[in-house]
Amino acid sequence: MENEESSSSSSQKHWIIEQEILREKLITEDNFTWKLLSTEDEGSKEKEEERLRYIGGVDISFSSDDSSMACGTLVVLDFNTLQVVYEDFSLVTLHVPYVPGFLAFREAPVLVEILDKMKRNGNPFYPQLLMVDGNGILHPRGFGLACHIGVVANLPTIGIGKNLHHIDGLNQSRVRELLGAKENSSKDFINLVGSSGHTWGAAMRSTEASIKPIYISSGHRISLQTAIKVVQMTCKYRVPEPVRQADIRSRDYIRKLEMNARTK
DNA sequence: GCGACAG
DNA sequence: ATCTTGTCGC
Repeated sequence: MENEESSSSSSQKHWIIEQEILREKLITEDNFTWKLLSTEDEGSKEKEEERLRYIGGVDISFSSDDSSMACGTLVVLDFNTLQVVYEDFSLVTLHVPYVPGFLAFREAPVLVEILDKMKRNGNPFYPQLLMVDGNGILHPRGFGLACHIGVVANLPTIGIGKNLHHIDGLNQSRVRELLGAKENSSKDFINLVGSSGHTWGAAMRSTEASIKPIYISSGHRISLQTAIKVVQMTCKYRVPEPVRQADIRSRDYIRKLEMNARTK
């Protein structure tokens, strides 16, 4: 006989195996052809095509009427101006529940499909780097949503968490303690070193006004050091623009949908 | 045993 | 994730 508990634990075992298989392809060092254009390099003769120009952001929002109805969203921003140059939405019904540590099995399929569609169409704005609303290697098994999407789509990704996933002895009170001791300058960060001594990512106070930090970690094909630089360069508010715009527009899409549903 | 636990 | 308005302050 199979009760709820045994079936759920067996699917979790299956998920763990899939994460381990995909993790063999994970790259946590810089692995891309473009370069970041820092402020001092503005006058450089770096060739346009060698620079990071298009940076994507993905997020999912849910309907309050029907909690299984979700809107997957992809936005692409011009890295220099931080203006949105592309957006796409996909309305889907999700049957996979949210289980801490297995977010990718709920959210990755929709997001990867939107990316695939853009690539198939040969869209010139296809992102060179993607920011994901969720963690990268800051994860119980070192393979969060950002890693999952990065490996499956073979794209450099950065994980952005708005809350800390408690792993390896890491907790928010310790983070606050470290950030507090580290001066109150905005966009300053601390490395998240767990009890094991491993560095999982970084916590950053992205805005002077925000006491609540964001959590940055490598997704795929990018180092933590570079990921932090990119996040610092794209933070107008607490959450970096690519993820923030995906979040705002995704919510907007759902809101308008529910607005129409009321009319009918 | 109890609590914690990305979105 | 989502339910939810105004409000105090830089």
